[in-house]
Amino acid sequence: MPELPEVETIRQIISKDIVNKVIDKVEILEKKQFIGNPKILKDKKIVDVQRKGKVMAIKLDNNLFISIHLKLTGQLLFSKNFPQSEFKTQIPFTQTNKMPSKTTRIIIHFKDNSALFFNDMRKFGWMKLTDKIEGPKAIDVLDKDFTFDYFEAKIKSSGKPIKILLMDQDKMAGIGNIYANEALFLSRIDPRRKSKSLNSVEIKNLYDSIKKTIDKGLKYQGSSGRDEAYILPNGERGGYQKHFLVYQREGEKCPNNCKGKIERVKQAGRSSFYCVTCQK
DNA sequence: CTGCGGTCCTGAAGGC
DNA sequence: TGCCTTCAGGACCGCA
Repeated sequence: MPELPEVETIRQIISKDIVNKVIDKVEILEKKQFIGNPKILKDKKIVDVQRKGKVMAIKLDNNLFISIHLKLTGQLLFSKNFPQSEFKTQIPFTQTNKMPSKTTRIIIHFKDNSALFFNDMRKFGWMKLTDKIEGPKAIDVLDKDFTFDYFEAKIKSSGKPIKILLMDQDKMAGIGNIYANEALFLSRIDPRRKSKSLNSVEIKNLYDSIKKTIDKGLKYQGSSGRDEAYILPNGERGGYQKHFLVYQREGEKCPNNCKGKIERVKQAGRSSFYCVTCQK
């Protein structure tokens, strides 16, 4: 679920929460979601929290990284005071959006009794402990190296539908289904168009629209959709869902007042929302 | 190279 | 009330 603005929002918040904290113990409740040996984390200090695309990485003082991918339903939640003994006494939990809950898969306990919870209903997400960030190799959309020239070259060399290309993490990192739909609407481009078929004006429009859309997502601290999968590390919701222009608005009239209707089509198994009239 | 469908999982929502 | 289908913000793998 979380895309760049959601992951970046979480990164900024937990960075303030956990940098300089020392790990006491890592409690793994769903074994397959933690790759690596958690025992070597004892007494390690957190020095930074970084991000590449949708992958977050907690950097430790021995130059190892805990890379984290939240996939569709992952959450990171921070509790200032959560002694290790409390977890078992609080099961079973009924709430899914409080910490911890029945979807808690991994808990990182710190020396000062605070804790970081990794919740994930669908169990698609993971944590990996390695010596580097286990993220995408392509340039991140917020990176200064994500230039117009770079973007244009990627677009012009692909025959894929433009929506699929925007979400391709090997081409550019960070964009998922929501922001791809919204950016294409802003630039009035049909999501099914072949990337190669876009002219330079359209590509420039799309480039600017991506920046606008991502910035807006960050401004509202990401989008907490109907299933509430994404929440902030303190349990609160993001606000961007109130500002969706086309995403999840099938059947509604176009926000451009063009008299068109928003329709939904499937592309590579995912829903694309677009205005039939003004997206060409 | 492309596109497609199945897969990892769980739960909510909607149709009948 | 209950049963069945569809859907979900990601990404990988195998196949044609």
